[in-house]
Amino acid sequence: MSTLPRTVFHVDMDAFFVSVEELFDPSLKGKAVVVGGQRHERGVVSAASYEARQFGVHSAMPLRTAAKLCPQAIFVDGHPDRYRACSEKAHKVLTSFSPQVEMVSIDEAYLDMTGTERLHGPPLLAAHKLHNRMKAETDLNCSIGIGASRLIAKVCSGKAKPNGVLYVIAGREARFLAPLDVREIPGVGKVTEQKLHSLGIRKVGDLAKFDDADLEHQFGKWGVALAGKARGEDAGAWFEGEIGADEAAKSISHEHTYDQDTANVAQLESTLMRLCEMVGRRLRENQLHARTFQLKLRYKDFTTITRAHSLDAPTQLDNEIFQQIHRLFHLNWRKGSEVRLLGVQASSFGESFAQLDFLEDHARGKWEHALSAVDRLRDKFGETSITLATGMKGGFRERTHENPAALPGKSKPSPS
DNA sequence: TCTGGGGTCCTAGGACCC
DNA sequence: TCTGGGGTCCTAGGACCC
Repeated sequence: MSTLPRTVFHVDMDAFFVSVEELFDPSLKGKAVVVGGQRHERGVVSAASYEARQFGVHSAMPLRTAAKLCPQAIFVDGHPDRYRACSEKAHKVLTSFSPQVEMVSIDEAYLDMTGTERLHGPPLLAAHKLHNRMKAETDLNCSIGIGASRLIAKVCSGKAKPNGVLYVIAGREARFLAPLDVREIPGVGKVTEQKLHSLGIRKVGDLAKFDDADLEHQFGKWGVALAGKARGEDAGAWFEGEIGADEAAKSISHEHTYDQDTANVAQLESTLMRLCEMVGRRLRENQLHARTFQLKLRYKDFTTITRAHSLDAPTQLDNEIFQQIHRLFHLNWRKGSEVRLLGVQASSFGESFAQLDFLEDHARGKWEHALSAVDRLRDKFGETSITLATGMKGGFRERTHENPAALPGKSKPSPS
């Protein structure tokens, strides 16, 4: 199947979190601003204004480092609700330009603009229209990259920043990419960069000249994708597929880093309970049931372990999640060791067996219903308005091998 | 520099099955 | 009989992204 060149836009909001904060507090405009927390806090920079970046501040940098580099910066806490609201506004603008829009994060999206020429004109004109409309509707700046692949569009939007448009015409991909550092290829991080450097590959042009089979030998599957990327192709799981085919989530997680490391069991357990409740609530909101639950444990020295357990039957109930997480924690925590971070993740989503498992799941369904009601009340009156007694939360018989009758869908095909 | 939080994908070994 | 050859699931860890 020969593929006509597509026209892909990558739209990236400029210094998104900072720009949104400026909408709420215009006095921040033109100043060095760091979003993500206060200067003395444990944490990293979520976004920095262009003024702050001039001092070497960038996202993912520890806040304390940012404060040293740029003492005059204004430090602002993040406001996820504000960013979500602005992101939705931006999304509306994008969908008015193309039916094929894929938000890849809160502040960037791919648009398939193939075949929209009659409506919007040639790519550069369409991009400028989009850019103006975005400014008018959201009061935010964006940059737009245009190419025949996601990869090219993405690299272009980066080069176009801030507040610009860049178009690489089909057929010019390799020439455009050749002089760039390999690190500029999306998916190439510190580790891959170092490994490429050790092979004498520094620029994308060097990569393009390298033998494909050698790359596969060095990097496995990833090497094959890299070879394609050097030519400007969308290769590898991250980039393949139609734009706008939004995939269902594969995991839901929450984690917490303490201001001060702690070995206090009561404190640790209460954090775990809270994290389990947050995960359970998200499962219920999305009408998902998960089979696998994972504990994440980071010690003072930053060594991190994960321990997972898969249930026979999926659940969305706080107490069943907590039961597993609590067990995993006490099986794996080096007693007395100070903990820096705890995390809880749910995955392996599937159907609950509610309809099949009549007796027990009649009760289960009631609990799920009740917890959803609690979720709604908490929305209305605040997180602390309702507390379930621990005894009530433990109101389930555990379904395990002791009770195989309660495990439907377990009949296995007989060995051949 | 003293390292957040929420995700996706990949690898690799062992269990288990046919 | 020095011992195969898949396939899938589970778990742990790690690279990478915004």
